[in-house]
Amino acid sequence: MVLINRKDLIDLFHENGYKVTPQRLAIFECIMGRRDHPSASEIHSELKREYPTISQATIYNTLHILRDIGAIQELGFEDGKTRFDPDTSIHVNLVCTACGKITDFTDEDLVKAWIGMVEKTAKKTVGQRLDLYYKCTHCSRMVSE
Amino acid sequence: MVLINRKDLIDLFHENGYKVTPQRLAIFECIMGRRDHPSASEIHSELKREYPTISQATIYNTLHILRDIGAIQELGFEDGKTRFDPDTSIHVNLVCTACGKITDFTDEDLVKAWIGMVEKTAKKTVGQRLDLYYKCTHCSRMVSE
DNA sequence: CTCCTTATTTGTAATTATTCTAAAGTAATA
DNA sequence: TATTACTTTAGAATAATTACAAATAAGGAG
Ligand SMILES: [Mn+2]
Ligand SMILES: [Mn+2]
Ligand SMILES: [Zn+2]
Ligand SMILES: [Zn+2]
Repeated sequence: MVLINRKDLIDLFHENGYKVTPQRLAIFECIMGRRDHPSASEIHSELKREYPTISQATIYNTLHILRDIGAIQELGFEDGKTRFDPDTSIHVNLVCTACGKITDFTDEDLVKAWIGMVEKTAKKTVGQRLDLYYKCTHCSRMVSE
Repeated sequence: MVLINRKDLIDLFHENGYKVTPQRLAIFECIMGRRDHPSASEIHSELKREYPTISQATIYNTLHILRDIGAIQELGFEDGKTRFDPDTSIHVNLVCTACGKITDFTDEDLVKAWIGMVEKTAKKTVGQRLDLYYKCTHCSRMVSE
């Protein structure tokens, strides 16, 4: 699921008993606006331009709320950072193992197979994560030079 | 790919120019022996029984070597810990979001669809991660009680 | 088998992403 | 507009991981 407009997000905050603040809207729109699954510190850096006093605590609080209400997905990585994805539907994250760049990819046949697999496990799923690790063209060039 | 016997691992160390030490073998066999994708600190706790002076630095050094030579896969999680999987093949990790328990699941149709999807991306993959998040029966009981 | 060289292990300190705390600020309601 | 509870903020605390240098031991040569 991907929230498209601000009103849906505001409704989602209200439905869950959260107040709407400029920081909360800006944090979500930052994640939505970039297509690269940013980390908390990347979000903080970007938003300090518009909100010079915004604190890390607000970034983390908001990210956890957004995750809890289902607006984003949190992805832990081996470097100890977690990154945030505004698309919570079944899709593949193409992750460059050299530079960390992430792009999304969707494949209908894979989605069908995934849903079939979930049925076989007979488990009530609450989410999923499908990563494909590779070296992006930029990083592939690096090594050969 | 799953390494089954100690000899294969020793060969893999030698092929990659690493010395074979009791600690290195024990760490790998600890991960292989349990089926739950342990964290570094869980491995450390377990091995301190057999090697009372084994240090965290050795655990981390060895885990990174095992990952680099392809004997295990490292899985970062949102709680900041990373966990280690001795199965590097295409398979699904069933992850309980309440207690963190992980079990493996394999589905041939899904594997085929995954391979088909990789071909469509036209990328040379270096690995993958497929997680299904759910609540295990034990943790489901907790909330209803 | 013994010696030597060098990689490995160890204990500890340093780093860093994340979480906690409490004071100050503000959204929502009437 | 006044009230109140929720939110934001700055900074301190926490915890997983990494860095470091001294002690140890694997593996090869003799
Ligand atoms: Mn994504
Ligand atoms: Mn697994
Ligand atoms: Zn790259
Ligand atoms: Zn559980």
